Amino acid sequence: MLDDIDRRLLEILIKDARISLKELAAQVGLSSPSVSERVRRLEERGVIRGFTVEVDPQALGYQLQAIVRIRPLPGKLHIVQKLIEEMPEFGECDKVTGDDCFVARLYIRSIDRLDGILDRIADKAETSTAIVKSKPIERRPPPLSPS
Amino acid sequence: MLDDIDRRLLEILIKDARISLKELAAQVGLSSPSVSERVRRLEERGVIRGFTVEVDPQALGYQLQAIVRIRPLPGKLHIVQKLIEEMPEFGECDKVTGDDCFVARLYIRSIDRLDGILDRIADKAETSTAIVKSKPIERRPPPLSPS
DNA sequence: TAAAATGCTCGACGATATCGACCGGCGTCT
DNA sequence: AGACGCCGGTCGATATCGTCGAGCATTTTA
Repeated sequence: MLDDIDRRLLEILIKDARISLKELAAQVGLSSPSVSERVRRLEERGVIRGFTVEVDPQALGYQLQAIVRIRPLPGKLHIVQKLIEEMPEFGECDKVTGDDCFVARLYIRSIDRLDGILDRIADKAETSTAIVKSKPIERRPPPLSPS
Repeated sequence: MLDDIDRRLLEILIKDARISLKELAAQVGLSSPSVSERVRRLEERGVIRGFTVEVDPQALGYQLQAIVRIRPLPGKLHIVQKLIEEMPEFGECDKVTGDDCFVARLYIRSIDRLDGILDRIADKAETSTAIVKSKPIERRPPPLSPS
């Protein structure tokens, strides 16, 4: 599926997506047209979902992050989901199995804003909030090798 | 801190970081050297942490994701943290306040591999695992406006 | 075995990023 | 109030880069 060169290309691009094709080609020992074609096909196959910039929430003034588990009250599931989606402070939300229906990541500027944000769903769901103290693992992709 | 043009640059770059400076400049109504300089300064200030590719775990064969809450047994905290960090299937891990010490995202190829992976920490921590059924909110940055 | 498809290199051309020089507005200091 | 210096901008030239077409080797298929 993915050969050795594809994997190296991905690794390099994950670290720095702005690298030139020429440099990229040099690092894997191919010509730039070949590399260009390989990258194009990685996109086509959906392995590369897109090229993006990583924005640092802290630098934007969001000093805190919280992991919020959300359990909608009976009959409120859809309303709650819609509310969450429309609140831009949620940076990510997974719908999961188990008692907690949603697990979401919340960006907050300061601790005193937390209550105001959660109040908006407080009458439609039970929530458990855990403040993020540190990030032992920063976001990273799963292993590229077929294992 | 961030002016209107910076915000528009970020929005555009988040959607497609491979856009040419020329096109980027046209979209915000500046010359390309100005835009180049602005992007450089966004990096310098740490607002842009880097340029990267988004890799799709599904396309790599990881059909499932799980959110795992991990509570190390007394005295095992550091060992558990180290174990987690060294397991490449964990795509992200937050250390949080509350009973659950860690909340991590796990990429798995199929459901029958889940047990084998969690077994590696089973004797050092209690875990609660929730399988991700869908993603109401895909990863996104917090609002860029100062609010 | 022959034909076709795949994946590569090479060279040329058009597009692009970058660099230096220059300009204008704004805050500051005398 | 006026002059100075700085910040952020434009413009044009140059060097770099990506892309395209042609051609070649290897492997797969009929």
